[in-house]
Amino acid sequence: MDDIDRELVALLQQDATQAYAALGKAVGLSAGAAHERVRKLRERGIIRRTTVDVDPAALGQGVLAFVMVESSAWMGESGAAFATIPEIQEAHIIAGSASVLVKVRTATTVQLQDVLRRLYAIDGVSGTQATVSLETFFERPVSPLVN
Amino acid sequence: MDDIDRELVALLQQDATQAYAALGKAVGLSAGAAHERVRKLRERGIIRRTTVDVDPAALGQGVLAFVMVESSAWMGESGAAFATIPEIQEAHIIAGSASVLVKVRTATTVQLQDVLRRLYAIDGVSGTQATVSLETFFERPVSPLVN
DNA sequence: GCTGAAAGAGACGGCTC
DNA sequence: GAGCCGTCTCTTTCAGC
Repeated sequence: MDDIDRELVALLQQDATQAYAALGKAVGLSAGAAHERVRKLRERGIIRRTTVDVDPAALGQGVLAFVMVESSAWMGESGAAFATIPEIQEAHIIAGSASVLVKVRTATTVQLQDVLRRLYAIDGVSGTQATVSLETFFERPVSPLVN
Repeated sequence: MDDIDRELVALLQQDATQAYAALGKAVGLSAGAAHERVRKLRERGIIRRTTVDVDPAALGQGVLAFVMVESSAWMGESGAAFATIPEIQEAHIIAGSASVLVKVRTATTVQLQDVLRRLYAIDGVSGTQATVSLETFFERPVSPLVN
């Protein structure tokens, strides 16, 4: 994992459809060498997968909310329970008063309410506190070049 | 945007490297027809870009935190200011006591502290409240199939 | 939306440093 | 171990239908 690898990752984050020849040129390598490095990055799990970035609004999911989930018990093994709710995009155990923070996308606030209802159905959940996003400034990939 | 389009988006989210022939087969279309639909999805901006999903820990960014940023003024035009901090992965205007919620990734908590310092340097920022994630259950793409 | 042919990209081997 | 350069295969792309 050297600087060239980091550059390759950054380039692929911007556009994963570009040819290895172009990638190689950008980092000063041949197409084959660039290909080899990217293959190893995938193999090592640094690049988890190649995916597409989708506009949530276009899928009719214009409402974004962050929900603090309070619990009366240790939630460390409850990941699967949260995963069964498809509207939940992320779930994290957090340090602080609430115990789990989830990121939720729905079409309407009525559907958001329904997600909250399903959250309460999870064992140990004792409360929720939803914060609705009014506008998203940006959402971007992790920057590999901060170091 | 019909059911086939939604299926195509879901398939591409799982693996954007697969061939159009395979995509077409999965949804009952020829390779050419599948390609045409995906092209239009990109053209319409429903698919924003093709990117790679990177393991943040592998990039040495093992610390994840959500920071509520309180402000003494309207922050509606401050998106660019937040964008200049590369450790900030997302920034949203929220309804609630704080006015902006940001998602931050750093290598260490010391660097997280430095991000907070840079947040305070933004015009109008009057306070921050950071919540550190202890464990991430999951982070996944928006589900196109919830409707 | 399908089919067929041309152009291009990716995968794999051997080879060198 | 990393990079380079062949070749072969598969995919993409664009035409006409």
